[in-house]
Amino acid sequence: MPRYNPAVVEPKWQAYWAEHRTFAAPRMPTGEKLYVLDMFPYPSGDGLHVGHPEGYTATDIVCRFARMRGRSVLHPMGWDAFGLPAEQHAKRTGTPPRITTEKNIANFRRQLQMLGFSYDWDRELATTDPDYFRWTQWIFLLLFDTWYDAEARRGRPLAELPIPADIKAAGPDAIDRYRDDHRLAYQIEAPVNWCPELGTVLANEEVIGGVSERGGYPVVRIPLRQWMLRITAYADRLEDDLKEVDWPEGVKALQRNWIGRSTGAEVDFYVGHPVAGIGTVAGVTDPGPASLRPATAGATAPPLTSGLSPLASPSGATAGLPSSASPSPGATGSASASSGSSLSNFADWKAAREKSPFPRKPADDVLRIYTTRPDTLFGATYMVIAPEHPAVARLTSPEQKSAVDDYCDRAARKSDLDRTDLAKTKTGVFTGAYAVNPVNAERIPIWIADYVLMGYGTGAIMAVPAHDERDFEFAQQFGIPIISVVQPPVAGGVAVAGVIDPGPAHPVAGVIDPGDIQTRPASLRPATESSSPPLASDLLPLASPLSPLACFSGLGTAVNSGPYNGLDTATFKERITADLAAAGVGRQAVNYKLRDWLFSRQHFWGEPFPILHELDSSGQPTGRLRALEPADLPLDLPAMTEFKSHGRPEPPLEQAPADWLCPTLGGVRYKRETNTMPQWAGSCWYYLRFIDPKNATAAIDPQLEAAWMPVDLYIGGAEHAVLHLLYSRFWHKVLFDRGVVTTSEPFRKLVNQGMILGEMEYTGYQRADETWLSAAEVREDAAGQTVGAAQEVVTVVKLAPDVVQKQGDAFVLSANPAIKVDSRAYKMSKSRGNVVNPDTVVAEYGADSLRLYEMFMGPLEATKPWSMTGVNGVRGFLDRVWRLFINDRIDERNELSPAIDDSPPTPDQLRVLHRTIKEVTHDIESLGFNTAIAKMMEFVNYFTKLTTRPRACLEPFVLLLAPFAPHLSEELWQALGHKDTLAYEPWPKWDDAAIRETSIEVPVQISGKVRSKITVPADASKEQLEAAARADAKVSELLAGQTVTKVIVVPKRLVNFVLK
RNA sequence: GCCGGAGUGGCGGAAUGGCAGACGCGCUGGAUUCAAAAUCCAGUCCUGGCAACAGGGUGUGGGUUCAAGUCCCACCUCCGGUACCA
Repeated sequence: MPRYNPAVVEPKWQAYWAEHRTFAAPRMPTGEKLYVLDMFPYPSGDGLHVGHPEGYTATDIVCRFARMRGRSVLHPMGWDAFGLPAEQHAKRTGTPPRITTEKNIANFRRQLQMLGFSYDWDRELATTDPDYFRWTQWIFLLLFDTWYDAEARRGRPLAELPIPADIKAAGPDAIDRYRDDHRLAYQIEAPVNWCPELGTVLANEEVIGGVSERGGYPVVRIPLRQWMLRITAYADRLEDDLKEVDWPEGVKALQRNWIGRSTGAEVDFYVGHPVAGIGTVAGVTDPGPASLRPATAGATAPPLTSGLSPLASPSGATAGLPSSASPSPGATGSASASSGSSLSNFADWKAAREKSPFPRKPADDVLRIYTTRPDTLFGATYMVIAPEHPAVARLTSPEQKSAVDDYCDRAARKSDLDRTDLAKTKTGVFTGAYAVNPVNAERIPIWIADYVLMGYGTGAIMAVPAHDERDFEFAQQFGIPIISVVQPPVAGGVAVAGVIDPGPAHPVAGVIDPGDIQTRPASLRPATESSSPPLASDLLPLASPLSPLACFSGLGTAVNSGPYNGLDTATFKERITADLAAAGVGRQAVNYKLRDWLFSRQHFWGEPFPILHELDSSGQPTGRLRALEPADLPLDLPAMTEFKSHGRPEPPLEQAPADWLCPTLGGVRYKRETNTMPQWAGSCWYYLRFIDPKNATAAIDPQLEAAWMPVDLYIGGAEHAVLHLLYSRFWHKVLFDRGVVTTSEPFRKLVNQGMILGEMEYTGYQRADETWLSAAEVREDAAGQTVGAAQEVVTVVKLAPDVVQKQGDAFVLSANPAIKVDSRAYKMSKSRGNVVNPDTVVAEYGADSLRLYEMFMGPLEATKPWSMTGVNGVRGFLDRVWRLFINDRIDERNELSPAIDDSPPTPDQLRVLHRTIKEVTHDIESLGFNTAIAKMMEFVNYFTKLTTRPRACLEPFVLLLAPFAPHLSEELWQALGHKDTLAYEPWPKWDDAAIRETSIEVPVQISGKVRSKITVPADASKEQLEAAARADAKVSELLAGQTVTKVIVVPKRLVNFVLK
């Protein structure tokens, strides 16, 4: 008998589709278009993972469904084929990366075709095709030729960049430099994450916790010439336009967070004028050693800064800021007799600033900081600059030079690993310099610490330990005073215990809302690397750094803030920002966590940059760049035979043959750029090329672009929530600004498929003597060993499901219920040995079963464990479908089951059919594939029981099933006597009239509990329903003698009698 | 710490505020078979009861409502991401 045999049916239809180019999309859409895209895979040597077909099946169902509904569907597939693994394979075996890549692509293509996805294979592309990366390089040139006009909020051609007069006057070289400074693609010499093991530099996001994301190798920071893309210019648009797209809120939140926009103020702190030659600051560095104690390392006495005075008399100034004419009387830095000059300088400076606007770039006499809490300016007790800050040398006093040099050296050498994992305690060093707080003329010490990052804001901060956790920790560590300037809100109308009187006294934040506060015994004050600010032992600290303190970083009411006292945080911020601006010492500022995109890699297997470096007669680079002409693209990789890493950060292409590496153009010798582009480059725009993959004269035809864009549905893994999606949005916006594309966003709707875990596992734990211990006692020790309560090493034992049972909310050994075991599913991994290979599944169950199971497991976006018996279950369903149609008593050919006839369907049968059509249709539209399949199962269960099955019901069912199990459906469609593929058959329509039931069963509740059920006409009115309910024997019995206070009747739903 | 997501039978999971557990897996019983596989039929949340039926039940504790898995408040647990961004 012919049983359902996918091994025969599936290849047959795959061949048919390929031969007939069934799924080739039209060049231009006819009618309504639908562009459905999968995140294309990196074709690894391991082949497809069962995680891949999850999203691919979902999009395939949507596409097949849409075709049957008459839409023009674009559904392409390609390969993100540049990448490190092929290059590492080349290093090991000498096989050129292109060979490895092609082999892997062939395998991936075979696997995808084996699953019957309806891709338009005519549009297949790989990022490694010269015909493709020609245009990747072209887009790079476009970025290179674009500057961002912040006022117009868009990228414009470099030719339109206005050149300031002074630059113009300085000559052509200055103009070139000015232009280079404004390109979206630019070069910098920057510390990068060099990974010796991988032989490459990694982007920040490729370094996780100080080791490489791939492989987990250590990473160190070294300076290197790099290409950067100015994505930060687009930060606000990338954030704003998230409003336009239909994406999961979680992904949008991740992107917003990554962009990390914050609003605050930049404020200049006066530091005085540099003294020629020495690099210290005359104005504010404590001058004479006479007033200093030697800054001995490990000093245990609380190091005090000078001049922190109570703010009892916050100057008579009526404006918020002390006027330059009358500096705050308490602010004269009384600790050091010689500091008067700094204040008079400060006064001059302030006076000058009041007359001129806030300078665009800070001069050397100030330290510019960025803060989101300008309302805490009065609480600033020190400053911190990053070790890489350009002002470090300038601010360091001779006494501190060796300590500072030492600290900065170490910071520079520190890998990210050192900065994260090991940096449990704050470190820092005093520069010897002081800055003057513009709001109260206080002199505060300037420190260097690596908790301030050069890459954010201005690389310098004012530290407000009372209201910032990090500053608080640092201040605790180094004994720096802590001044409270924000009173936490009172809880429930009553001041919380511990708040100090905000009167003239001070300061120390006492307390308060446990949520926002962190207390810390002052006793933990390790003597850390530092040299302390000079001591002024005759001064009493206002806030003893030794007393237990608290840090409050929330919003509240201003105290100790002169004229601003009593303001709430928000109002204060607004007002002081305006006041600072008026005084010429500050301005409102916006900052982003987002950094410019490090765009070069030291790989061979990536897109070469279409850039030439001009060489002088001695072969040295002149610093002038020359971009290749678009007509000269693609620039292909050179033929190379040697891929071995030379272990230096320079790229492998440095070893390229000379004729590639050093071309001569127009008599000038050049050296090619030897960095290559990162893997993200190719995936940044592939969705555009799919629309016009063979175009030899443009990246994409504008007409086609306008017709097909945007991508209507984009499905892929959540791991791309930030990088890939942010990078492609960035490129897309540049292409939009430059008129290449017509939409501001590339992907209208985005869905992340969930992760597929391995099979559920039960795990028990045994001691060396084979006695069991409970899972609750087991943990991992510092070395990653699994140990028991007594530190003994235990063995992990995989248990069969039949030796465990559920007890309460945990699983225990059936043989010994006192022993709890772990039960969970783990991420698939080679090391755990729980990887499921699609080839195996297809061989055993067929592609349709695999597809169906992937969809039936649960909601698309959920994380779910694999289950082979589950696959077997859906295979059982497909077997039943087969037998519903095919007479399995005949061997030779597919003959319809004798139960199928042309009899007119009964109303019941029609109801089942139409309900199924309606529900399956709705479920596909909402991507609820698991429930769609359940509805089809119900259909099959119903019709299997019938001995006569009207063809009029079964034929539409085949069409419903087709998007899910296309091979089987085509086979059945053919057996039903159709000649052509069903791929373009009209999707069945349902008739609500056929679904409508004449009578329905409605529950009757008494005080909310179901007590009976009544059968009533489907369209029964409220009154009829209530009457029918009262008439019910059981209900009337229960209602007898009771007082009904309320009757709720919901037509078609229920009747509820509420008793007293 | 922070940001997401999720907690419902033995398992995967269903439920526009309106009969909790659709559908599937597994399990139990039956039919078929010499036997098995396959297939078909029936049952399967828990407790009590022969049964009809009664009571309980969606992570925990409160609340709103005639009615809560679903809405609100507080918390617990797990999974994923992220981390000195001033």
